[in-house]
Amino acid sequence: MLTKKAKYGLKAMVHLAGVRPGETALVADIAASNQIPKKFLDAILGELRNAGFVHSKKGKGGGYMLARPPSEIGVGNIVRALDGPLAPIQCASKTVYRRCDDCTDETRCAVRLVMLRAREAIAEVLDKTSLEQMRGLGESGDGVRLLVGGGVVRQAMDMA
Amino acid sequence: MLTKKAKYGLKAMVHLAGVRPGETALVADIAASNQIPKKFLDAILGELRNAGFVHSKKGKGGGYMLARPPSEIGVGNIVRALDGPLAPIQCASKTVYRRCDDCTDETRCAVRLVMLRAREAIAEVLDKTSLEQMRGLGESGDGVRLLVGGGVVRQAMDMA
DNA sequence: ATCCTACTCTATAAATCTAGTCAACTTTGT
DNA sequence: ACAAAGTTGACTAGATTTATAGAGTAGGAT
Repeated sequence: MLTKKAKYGLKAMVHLAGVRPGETALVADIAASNQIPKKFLDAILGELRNAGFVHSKKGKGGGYMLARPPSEIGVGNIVRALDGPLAPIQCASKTVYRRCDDCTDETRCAVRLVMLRAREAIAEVLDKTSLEQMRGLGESGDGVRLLVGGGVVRQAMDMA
Repeated sequence: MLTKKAKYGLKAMVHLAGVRPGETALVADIAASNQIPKKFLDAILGELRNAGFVHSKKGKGGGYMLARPPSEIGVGNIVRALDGPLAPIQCASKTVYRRCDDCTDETRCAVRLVMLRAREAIAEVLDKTSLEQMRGLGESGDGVRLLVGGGVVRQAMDMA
């Protein structure tokens, strides 16, 4: 499960991808239009700044802006910066692999092997989607058809 | 990120899938051979029992056993029972959908739309793998080649 | 100088993870 | 029938992470 931190962070990044290049957005505005607790968003944007995803400017006319064009920012990397590895389990991570203390024989741990598959599937989606593409998803109207894996899935009606 | 509860639960289920049908396994044994804190495992197996995945028997010769053959138990459902929905975010869940309080227009929320894809990808892996298949993964020796999505991925070496 | 804005520090409430203690039940030996 | 031992089950408690709020500091624009 994604934490709220990552969720809010992604929303903020989408918001920033929507401002004209060279202009900034205020934390207060981002927070208000996305229903995010402002102080929490402060901290989140701070982390994203430290991770090099955004730049900040203080004082009047200040605010946040993306550090690179949204087409060059991968959704997966934003999530990694805020929530850590994509893998459901540390020992299945490729970027931040860490042996898990239980598990004597890693190469035969069934849980890890399944979670490696899951990690691969998640990364396939998140790492191949840029911030720009993600923002694009939200711009088409209702009844969107969303391509998922091999098949086509209809949105917004069949989810209860 | 999967919680330890789900991770331990899966390990326990794999263990149970390994005992001869009709026989039981002791919590203490499962805990010892999988390096799981016994008391925690007690609680986890309790939940799995309430969810109908396992049966328990008290007293001498007691213990736990699977409620159904491992080929009929989906890995995804075990995870759901312990950690809740597979979707990284509640509003992207199909089984336990719940509107998220932030987000005025769900059908256009870019974060949700991306996470729907991720959910689909995760479910594709976890719901199409039975407990029996998962157990099978851990039984081949080293240097296993694991089919993932479209491509082939080599294990155990390239993960630092 | 003063306003505006990002930034820092501290604190609180909830959830997760783990351990300890004791109660309830089931089989077995006498 | 009764006691004893083996086992799950329930209840409490502490440590750690997550999510949020408040008050105040620092830096830049006019």
